[in-house]
Amino acid sequence: MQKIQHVAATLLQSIQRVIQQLYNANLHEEQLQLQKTRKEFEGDVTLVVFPLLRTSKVSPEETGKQIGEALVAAVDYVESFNVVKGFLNVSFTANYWVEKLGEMQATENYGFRSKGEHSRNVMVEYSSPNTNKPLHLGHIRNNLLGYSVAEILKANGHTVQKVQVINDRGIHICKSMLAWQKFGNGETPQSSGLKGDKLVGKYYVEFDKRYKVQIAELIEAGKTEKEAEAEASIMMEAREMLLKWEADDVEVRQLWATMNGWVYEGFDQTYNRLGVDFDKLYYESNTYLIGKELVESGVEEGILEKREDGSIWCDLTADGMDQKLLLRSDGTAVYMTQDLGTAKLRYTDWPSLNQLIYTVGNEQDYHFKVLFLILGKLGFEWAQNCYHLSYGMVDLPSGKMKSREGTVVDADDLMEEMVATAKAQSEEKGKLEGMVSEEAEALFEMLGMGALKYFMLKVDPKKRMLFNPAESIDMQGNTGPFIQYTHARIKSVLRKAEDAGARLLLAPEPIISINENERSLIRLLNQYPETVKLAGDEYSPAIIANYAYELAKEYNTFYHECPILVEEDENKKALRLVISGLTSQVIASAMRLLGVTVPDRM
RNA sequence: GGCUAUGUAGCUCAACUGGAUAGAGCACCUCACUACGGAUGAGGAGGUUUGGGGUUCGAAUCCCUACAUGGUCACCA
Repeated sequence: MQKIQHVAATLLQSIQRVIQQLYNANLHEEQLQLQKTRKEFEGDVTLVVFPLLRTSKVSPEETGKQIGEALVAAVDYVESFNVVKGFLNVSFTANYWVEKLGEMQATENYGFRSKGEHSRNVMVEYSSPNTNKPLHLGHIRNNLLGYSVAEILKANGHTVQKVQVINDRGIHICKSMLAWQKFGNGETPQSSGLKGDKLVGKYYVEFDKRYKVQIAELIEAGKTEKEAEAEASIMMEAREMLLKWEADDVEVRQLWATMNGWVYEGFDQTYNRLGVDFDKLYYESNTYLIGKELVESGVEEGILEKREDGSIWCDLTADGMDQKLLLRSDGTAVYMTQDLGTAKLRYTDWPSLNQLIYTVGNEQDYHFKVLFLILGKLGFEWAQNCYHLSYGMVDLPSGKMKSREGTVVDADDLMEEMVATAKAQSEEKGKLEGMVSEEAEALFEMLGMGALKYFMLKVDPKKRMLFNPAESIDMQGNTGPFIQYTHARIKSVLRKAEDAGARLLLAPEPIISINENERSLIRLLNQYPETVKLAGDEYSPAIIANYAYELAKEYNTFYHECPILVEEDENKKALRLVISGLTSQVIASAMRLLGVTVPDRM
């Protein structure tokens, strides 16, 4: 069960004292297991007494009773207790919780940690696409995850830079370039009306089509498959182009710059709509040379090994891994080379950097293990502060996304579809009267994107997930729009309260009793800071998402059970309004960490 | 095959790292608006936590083993 951190940290000390008095034993905090009380039992926190039996030398029931009685006597905010099996459930006074509520309300940026001893300088890399095709569903998970983790780290008091490294060079780009050159007839985004990344992607596909035809022909002519793949003329031309690129051939470089420019324009649109941003961009065309130098000097220092054919390798067999190629025999760089260079450049750019986080799919687990290992071997102490934020692939109901089977879900199309669905549903509910169309459009965007983002982020990053379009579009139950709806609903109540001139502050006199709904809601709100911390420690937006959902759900129960505006007792009314206000604030704050904005009405 | 991750209700996911009767949503079946927003709430049904061993007061969680499903082992990125 869940451990308690903030709730009654002082309670722990009280328990220690009580045990000292009762059993004459000194126990460490770690030996005391405090956890949340489960819903079906009465109480605010629970002490597991099993581990204490050795000390108490009496039955679990008796131990719980003795400690419980002592706590009620010794601690003024402990109101009562009950013991079920080996669990001591402790309840706090209403006044304790109301005071907590007041504190939360008065706290600026409630839930966030301010900068301090624990603060680090962190660079979070995410997205990092190739420039030969448009972004797809997989990139969406990557982008949302990286963005959200960066925001969560900021909320934990760290200084964060979001970056990406753009894979703008290599054979894949040359394929698009070559196909465009040969078959494009000068087509541009302007002339075709196609988004830049889509246009370039089209020629990448075109290359692949021609290539396949040539391979088939060569095999027909008696070549083996391997020979055919290597000897196809279009592929040889592409390789030639790559060599020219590395040799700074003016014409090739110009075409390269033009086509990449188209792609960046397209990407920017996608990023914009997705709501993600970057503080700094790295380009592999700028870092691969640093990587090469690094590798060369590694050879000189005897860390790396140069073979007869001129290729350079790192021997990792002592670490239980293979030999790893770092530079081809023709002297060109591979992926690893570039990554070495990029990492070094980042630490040069930001010398006080404490941590480098790579948001990359788990298909590259091995790659990063090797990368960090080699960086360490090359003498960079910061290698141990590199972290691969690995996440699972996104599957479709039909299985894996496969470009050759045309099952790739395009990022732009998907967003468009989500927003269109949000629009259709909103219109069906017919609650938008009086909303100007501009406002309505912004709302559909908010809801559609909210549904998508929440759907992708609520799942534990390291698990692979299934993306079912039909389900993601659903806006009931555990979904983004459900939480957005709850927020809008609260805002509606608050507006009415304000219009009526109601008091939005707690009464100065102590409140003697609160009901179960109020109590559990306050308790939940009180857990927001530790939730933010946990999500930061675990690099997991899912923890925030699940919390936001639980909070919204709990509020809806409260809303259903407890009248607010029509409550006659003014103090009770004020209490409920404060709870409502804080809930809407925390919902908005938590969702913001996921990159989701919430509406005031919907 | 080696390494690695995952396996929880029909489906999609939780379970805060060893604690109480394993929880939600979707789908299915009931019920609740002259009330502050029904994109809601209350309830029902649905589980041998992949199988088998072990560790201990206590296991979905840790260990061993078998099985299943991904990923990865390129002079690709």
